[in-house]
Amino acid sequence: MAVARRMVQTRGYNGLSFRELAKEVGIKSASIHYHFPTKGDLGAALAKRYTADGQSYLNSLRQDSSDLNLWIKGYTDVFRMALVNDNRMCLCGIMAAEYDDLPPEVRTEVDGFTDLNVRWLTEVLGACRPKLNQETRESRALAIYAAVEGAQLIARGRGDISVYDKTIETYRAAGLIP
Amino acid sequence: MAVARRMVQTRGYNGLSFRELAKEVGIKSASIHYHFPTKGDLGAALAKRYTADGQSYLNSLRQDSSDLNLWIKGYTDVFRMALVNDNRMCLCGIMAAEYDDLPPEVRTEVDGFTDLNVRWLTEVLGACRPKLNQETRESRALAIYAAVEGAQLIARGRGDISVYDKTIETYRAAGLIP
DNA sequence: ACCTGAACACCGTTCAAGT
DNA sequence: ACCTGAACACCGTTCAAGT
Repeated sequence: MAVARRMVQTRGYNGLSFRELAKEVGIKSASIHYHFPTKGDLGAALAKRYTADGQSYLNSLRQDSSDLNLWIKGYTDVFRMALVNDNRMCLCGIMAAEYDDLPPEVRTEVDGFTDLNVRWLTEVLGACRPKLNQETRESRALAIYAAVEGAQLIARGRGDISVYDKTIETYRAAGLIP
Repeated sequence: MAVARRMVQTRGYNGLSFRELAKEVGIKSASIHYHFPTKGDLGAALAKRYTADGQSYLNSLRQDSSDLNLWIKGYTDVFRMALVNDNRMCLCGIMAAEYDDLPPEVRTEVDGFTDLNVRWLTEVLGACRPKLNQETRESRALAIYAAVEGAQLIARGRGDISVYDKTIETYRAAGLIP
């Protein structure tokens, strides 16, 4: 699954090949179908684990510190890290682009990742911007998530990490990100 | 090319199939290779024309009106339209997600589209925000482009146009978009 | 319980052959 | 100038067969 996740993060869901994956892990492609009957099953499992990993990372961020700025920095940094490590993308960001090709079970898990991000950001905004009402916070959370995914997408195309850094900084200067 | 562009906008570059495209336009897949020797040639031609169309649209926006707000609305609306028409994405946005799979000639054209957007937005910001220096304008332009692409990406996954509208409105309220 | 080889209908690509 | 059929090595998937 680690190998498959890396493949999807670089080449997308459509770019993931059972045969190539099999070669990499040293078995035959037919054997993978024993563990994941269809490509959709594998994709859904990848997105589910990815969301769970993200969940525990974001939770630990809030436990390890009470500095709100550090939470936000930890958030934008995890997207930054994917770019630094082999110019990869967020698994669910790249899958969102392929949404029309995704089997329903994969779509569900990709949506779950968006929900996680919006939920976490909404809670953090509750601490940063206590004056905003719940609905405004949720809209803001979704906007931040969308903007960060967009920054990652464009910076990856540019192959230039400084594009990501500059864009995030511009979001902050404009007041979108706390 | 119109059919191919629509296919890429919904399913991505990897989702574009010569055989399927051939069936749709009523010839054999081998015949397409006569006009576009490789898939990369077709992809590059699509992105090039897409950028040219975008160029003339954005130029006409500025000619038809002197209202700066209308320029920005015209800008965000063209991305909105893709979602409304069959939940499609910006051709170069979806291709950016597949960047690692793209042949070099396609990458070049995708980069050209980004350049067009940044150039146009930078000029518009020059009119809207004359106090900003050139470098700040360019960073802001890139950030706006990234944020709008991200909004489109996420809204498409949600299959809900109101998510796009709300996100754009949040960008505006936060001060990212003029 | 886990793996495999062989088959199926797909894919981009090539090329000799047709008009 | 434009199209085609047949071939090649790829793809996800299935399934009977192996341990």
